Amino acid sequence: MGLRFLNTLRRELETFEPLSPGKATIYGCGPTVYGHAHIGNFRTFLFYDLVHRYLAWKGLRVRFVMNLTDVDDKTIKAAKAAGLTLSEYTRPYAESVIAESDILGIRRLERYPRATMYISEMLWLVGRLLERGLAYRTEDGSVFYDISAFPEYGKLSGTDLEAGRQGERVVDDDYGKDDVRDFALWKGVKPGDDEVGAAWDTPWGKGRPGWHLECSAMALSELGQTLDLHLGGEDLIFPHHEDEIAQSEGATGLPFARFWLHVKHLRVEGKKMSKSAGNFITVRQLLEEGVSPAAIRHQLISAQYRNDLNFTREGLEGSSKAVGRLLDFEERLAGHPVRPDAASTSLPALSDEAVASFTRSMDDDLNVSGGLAALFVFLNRTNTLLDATPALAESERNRALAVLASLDEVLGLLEVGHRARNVDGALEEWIEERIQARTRARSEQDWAAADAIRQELAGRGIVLEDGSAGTRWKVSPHNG
RNA sequence: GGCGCCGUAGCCAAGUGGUAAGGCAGAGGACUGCAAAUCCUCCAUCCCCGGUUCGAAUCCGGGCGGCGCCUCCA
Repeated sequence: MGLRFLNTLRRELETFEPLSPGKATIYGCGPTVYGHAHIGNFRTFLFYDLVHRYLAWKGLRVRFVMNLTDVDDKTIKAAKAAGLTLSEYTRPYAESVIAESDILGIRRLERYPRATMYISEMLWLVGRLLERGLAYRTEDGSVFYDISAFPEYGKLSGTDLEAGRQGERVVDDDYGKDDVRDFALWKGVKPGDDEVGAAWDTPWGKGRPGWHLECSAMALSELGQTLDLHLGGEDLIFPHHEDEIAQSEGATGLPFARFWLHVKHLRVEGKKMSKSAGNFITVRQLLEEGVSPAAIRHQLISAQYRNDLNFTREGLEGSSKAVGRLLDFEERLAGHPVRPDAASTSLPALSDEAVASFTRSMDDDLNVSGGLAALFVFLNRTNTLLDATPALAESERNRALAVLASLDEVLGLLEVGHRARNVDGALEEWIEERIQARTRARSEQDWAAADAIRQELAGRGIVLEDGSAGTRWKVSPHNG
């Protein structure tokens, strides 16, 4: 299908073909729901969305699952502090991730499994790994993975275990691990865990799952033993994904994921985002400030996922303008006059070229910058053509509109932008009435009255555009 | 210390051997009652030095600068 991804597993571009023709399975590591998701999280989720949409656009039936981690050190600690149970504490955040995803136009997924719902699958995995001699129990009721028993450990991250362990005599008093690099599959119960509902009975004592185990259990049970794609942030390559591989392949004996894609961390105003740097931004905050969802979406998808992306306020303004232009373009094209006897134009060629150029870029490891460029080249050339063409053949116009809609099935910018431009019926009636009044005033050359109405509408966030075909209106971008 | 990334116009960002996409901002012009939208023109030789090559932003070497991961942070 011509689509290539940089597979972290081999660090080179590989042509993507799903294991089962026509169908793709994807697992994306989701957030830990202990607070509101930040824009960095959403760069990642929007990247997931792009993978999801693009594969669907290419004609694949995609089964995409993203987990929500609701039991780990952070959620337990926060729940304890709040005096709530784990589920009481995490539910609002789990809901807000999905609500904000909706607002940003991220397609709903097949499932959003939550770790606490997969305890039995995890126990099965742990049992299996113990059986196969890949794990061992410790005195405190924990179970650790013995990475020395999994020779392929390190293949994803390129970690050379032997080199790192030269002369190392490890004694870890806290956990009693045989080797510092061994990781917890299951953790023995700690004081307070039970009160927040973070302890489960198991054959090896009461306890709760290790973080890495959660993803393996959810991915295997939701998507089968070998996934087509496994996605995550760059920070997860080691140890999280390395550990997932060890667990999953150790248990099944089969390749866990065929392609691993990792998205680079977002920067904010040129710096790493962190609470201490004071540049920690949540999507929730931006939305409360009135920033348009389409602008957020545009900026967060504007760079290819493996490259730096610098999130800036200035850039957000630019994104807002860019999306507004796209919306204006669509309206203009849709409203352009058609005539049965219109001469043919180069519009079909421009339409074809847009799709071809877009596909070429996106096939190249999801080069969204190139994809957006293809779209804007199409916009510019088509506008030029419309300026010079009083009326189009309907088929040509519709085809161009279909191309625009098609590209947006992947980008989702018009989709999200439309929402901000919709107004309710009552307001729309009022707007139409005012426009008619203004048109009368204009026909009488009563410019003062006409301008007064323009101002009146502007006060409600409505912008008017006088054209040869009459007056059109739209919701001001600054109100969107 | 280990692994890796990046350095392209005021800002964001494509391009990885044949003489610089796109977005935003800026300047000038067209159109326009005003405005909006739109169009046209202009605005970079790609951090520095050396090398390979007929030819390099693009490959190699060396600098300088910025950044990420390696701490259950996407």
